[in-house]
Amino acid sequence: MDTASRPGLRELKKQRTRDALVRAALELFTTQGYEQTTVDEIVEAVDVSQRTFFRYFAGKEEVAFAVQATAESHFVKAVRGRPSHEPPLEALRRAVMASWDTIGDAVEAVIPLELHLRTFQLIESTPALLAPHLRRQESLEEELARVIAEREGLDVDTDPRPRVAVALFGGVMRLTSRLWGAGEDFSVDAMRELTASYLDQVGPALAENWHTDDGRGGADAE
Amino acid sequence: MDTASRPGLRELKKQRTRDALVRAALELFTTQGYEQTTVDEIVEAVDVSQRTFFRYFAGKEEVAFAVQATAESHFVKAVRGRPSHEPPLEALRRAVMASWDTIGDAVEAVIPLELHLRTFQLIESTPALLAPHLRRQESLEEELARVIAEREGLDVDTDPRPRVAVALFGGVMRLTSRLWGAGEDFSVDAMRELTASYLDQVGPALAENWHTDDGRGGADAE
DNA sequence: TGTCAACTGTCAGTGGCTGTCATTAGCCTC
DNA sequence: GAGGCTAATGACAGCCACTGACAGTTGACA
Repeated sequence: MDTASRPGLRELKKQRTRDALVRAALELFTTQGYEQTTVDEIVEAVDVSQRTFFRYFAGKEEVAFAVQATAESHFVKAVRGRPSHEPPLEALRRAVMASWDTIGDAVEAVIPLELHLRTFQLIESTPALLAPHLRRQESLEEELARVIAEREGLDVDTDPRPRVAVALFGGVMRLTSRLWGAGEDFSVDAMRELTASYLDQVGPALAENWHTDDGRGGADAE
Repeated sequence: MDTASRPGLRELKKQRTRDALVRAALELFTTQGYEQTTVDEIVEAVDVSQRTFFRYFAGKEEVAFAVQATAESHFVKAVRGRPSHEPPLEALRRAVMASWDTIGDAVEAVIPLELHLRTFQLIESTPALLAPHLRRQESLEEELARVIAEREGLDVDTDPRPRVAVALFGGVMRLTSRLWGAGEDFSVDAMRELTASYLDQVGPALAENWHTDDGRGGADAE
């Protein structure tokens, strides 16, 4: 019986150790800062050797992105689930909004949502974390471009539009993340509103002449 | 007489040491790889102590971006020099193209253009360098947003359009850089063509329905 | 020419990270 | 349920990026 996938005590302990390391690390990072936290402190809190830590995570920074990875695949899944009649950019927009609505379900198995939001804010405000974060975003964009191309039945290496569309979208997402991290309201609602209002500004920003002043309003910055 | 700014022997030696470190580092990085090169190797080639290296550069990665910084401010200068009647995105586009045309003048005081291009390619293909590169690009975008806002007589913290326009532009720039680095033609010409053709795709990518197939052509990827 | 300040070298030490090897502990078979 | 197999861990040594402290050297300038 249950030939499918039996956890097994070994697997369970591994998962437990990994989650404990993530929780301890994020708690330490968000309270005393990323660079002020040593790997020794993290492993001491979980009571494992330093060597074990580096068997679970390739480096100190990787543990900071463990939950981010969950959130990202949550978002990609949302994009995949969009009805195919939606134009690409509308699908992307609705997917972000939807995945922010349900982010708790995807994350709270490991850490409370509140800690995840604090971690996000930490990443945005810590150069040593922001850098790898942006690199991760770039590979996420490549994945998204392939999803979009598939949706539209196009070859991502022949037709430039999927990658360009995702690049435009990604540019605005990074902007909103930055402004969210630099602001004062670290709630999911603030993120949603910022996202929506800045995506509304894509058209106006592309206009030839900004001085006609059309299409403004709705986006309040900082 | 010449009260303005007299180099002085001290300044001269400093500049000499710094340039020598940059040249040695980039040469080593591009021939044997960034992570395969130790700081000890660099300082040995220039015959200074390791401590001196870290007095000139905050870290091993900073030396890799020394020339990039020159190229970036060259580009910002080009944007500032654009006639004010050009729409924002056209100004940005013409500024990139122009600064690629004259990049040699800005760079060859320190290293041959060819080494700079090899370095650029190295950055794009080395995760440990790509990450800080993207972070640098983000702060460059903030600077550009302020320049654009000034051009248009707007407040960058009130009107979202300058930042959105720069984010869109920056998204496409990162895309073209990535494709250039992943391609096979590492020439300036290849960069120029890639840039032009992908900027042409912004309109088409924003179109509601891609299947009408309008506005395509001109951009050949990979 | 002598004094000051800037620049540099040496040394010791910390922290992130890796290879190696012995030990422990879940798993599976008889 | 005793044994062997192997994954997981711990302990230790060592590399490399980076820093603080202190001493030595060398332009700058009176």
